[in-house]
Amino acid sequence: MAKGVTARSENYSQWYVDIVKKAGLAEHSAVRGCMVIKPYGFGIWERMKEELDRMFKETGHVNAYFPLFIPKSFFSKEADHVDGFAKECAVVTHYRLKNDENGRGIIVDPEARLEEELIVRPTSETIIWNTYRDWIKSYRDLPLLINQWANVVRWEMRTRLFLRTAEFLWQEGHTAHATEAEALNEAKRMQKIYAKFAEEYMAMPVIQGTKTESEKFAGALETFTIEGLMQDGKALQAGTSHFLGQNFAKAFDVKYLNENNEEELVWATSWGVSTRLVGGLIMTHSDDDGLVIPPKLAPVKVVIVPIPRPSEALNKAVENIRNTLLKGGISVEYDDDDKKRPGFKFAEHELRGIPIRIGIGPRDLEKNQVEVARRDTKEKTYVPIDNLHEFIPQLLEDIQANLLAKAKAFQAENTRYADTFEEFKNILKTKGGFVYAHWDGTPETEEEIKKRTKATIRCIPLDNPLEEGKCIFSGKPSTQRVVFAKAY
RNA sequence: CGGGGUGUAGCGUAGCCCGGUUAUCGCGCCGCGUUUGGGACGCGGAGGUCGCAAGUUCGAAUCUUGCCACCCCGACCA
Repeated sequence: MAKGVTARSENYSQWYVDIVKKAGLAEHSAVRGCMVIKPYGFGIWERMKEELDRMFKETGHVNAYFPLFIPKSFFSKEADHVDGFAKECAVVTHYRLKNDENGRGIIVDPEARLEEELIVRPTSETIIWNTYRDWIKSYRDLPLLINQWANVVRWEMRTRLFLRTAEFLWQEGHTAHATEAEALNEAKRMQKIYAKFAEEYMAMPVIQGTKTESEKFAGALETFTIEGLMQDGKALQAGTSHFLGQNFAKAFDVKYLNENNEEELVWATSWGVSTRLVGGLIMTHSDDDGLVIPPKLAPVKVVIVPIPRPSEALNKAVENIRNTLLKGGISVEYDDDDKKRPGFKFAEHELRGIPIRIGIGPRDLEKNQVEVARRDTKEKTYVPIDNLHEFIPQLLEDIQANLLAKAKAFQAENTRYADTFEEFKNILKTKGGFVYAHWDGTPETEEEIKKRTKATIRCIPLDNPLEEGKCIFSGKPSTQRVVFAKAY
């Protein structure tokens, strides 16, 4: 176990905090609930952004930017939306400071009160739809496929690094469509993209599904979600895509003229993933030795450690290896710090989760080989230097595949079926994980189950097989199983 | 936002109940030397508004009050 990292078996929450801090991903800031994302943590987020941004653009979306501040009156225009966010909004009331006449330093100038308060965006539907009203006049203006990368603020009571902070970074897509079917397809399409990203890049298998009435986004008709399963058996909502119907078009009077010169309301979607994904990444793969990052998202894929320390001969050999790998598009770091011993460096780079470590010393040089160690399994092999250009890319792929396979196996092992409430409670109490169970479809039952077990319905899975059954709680007839879990 | 806990150097801590010289120790950091294939060692050195603010006192890290932050458990939520 790495120094200073609590074992997962001992205290999972503390382990998580230890990993985030010791691996240099982020730290708490002087501001309540807000974190500082450090360069290495931001590097992971940047990798996620690069891939997601590419996927968005490949599907026809463009980036834009809307204001941080939203007039209070915009918020009240969509009833469900305001209800959903009212309790966690930061509000700007003044625009000026001044020196206190009693010499107590800087104070808010009471005379500089804003006529209308501004809300720091918790999400941007309102400001965006207020803008779309001016942009959309004709069916020729549709569809409008816009994404923005931004920060948002939700005044959370209880925060956790990456998983829930008062301010976080995300992307929010906001699209406008002529027809209901097209908007619905868009929302589903983005859910698929999120799922693909989670599996292919994060190596995090997810369940795709729809949210129940009580869990869906404030202002949406339908919320599509991807749900991952963390190592402690709790679910993580990793991304959501909303079919907003015409709610925001109605609230902001966004209409277009169709081909028959008839006025119609626009159909909308919105979808987002956030820096929470970094938390999900950590909790899916990492171990008691530190972070484990899937190669496709690792800011540094290979680290080279000179053994026992840098020398002219080693530096020269490393330079060649490095160039070879860089040519193949593989990011490489050479740890030529001569103050630290190799053992220390090994532990350090394992803590940082760098997928591959190459060790090279005089004995290797004689044989024209290096020692290659993979982070996921800790296996070490000796590889001829001349083979590295093929071996390393292949190994990176193997690691990526292995991490996904392991995570899939974990999810499968921790996915269970319950047919009685006793069984259900027992699984949640002793094992956690996803539990498929029959539910009568009412919010009341959902709420009661939540109260008694702390488990929520994560989603109604996509393409869910229909199956006659009885609700585990009420005993009423049910046509399908839904996925329950305790969640982050 | 409720209940419990914690806050002393970059990190981890002793001291706090029972107030009293110059605040303890380890890691890390700086210098020199010896080392170096899985978290090296010796010697020397630097580093502190004891979370912040008031109060009690001749005297506060220690007692009182308020505030802030973090952790755990609830309620709320991505």
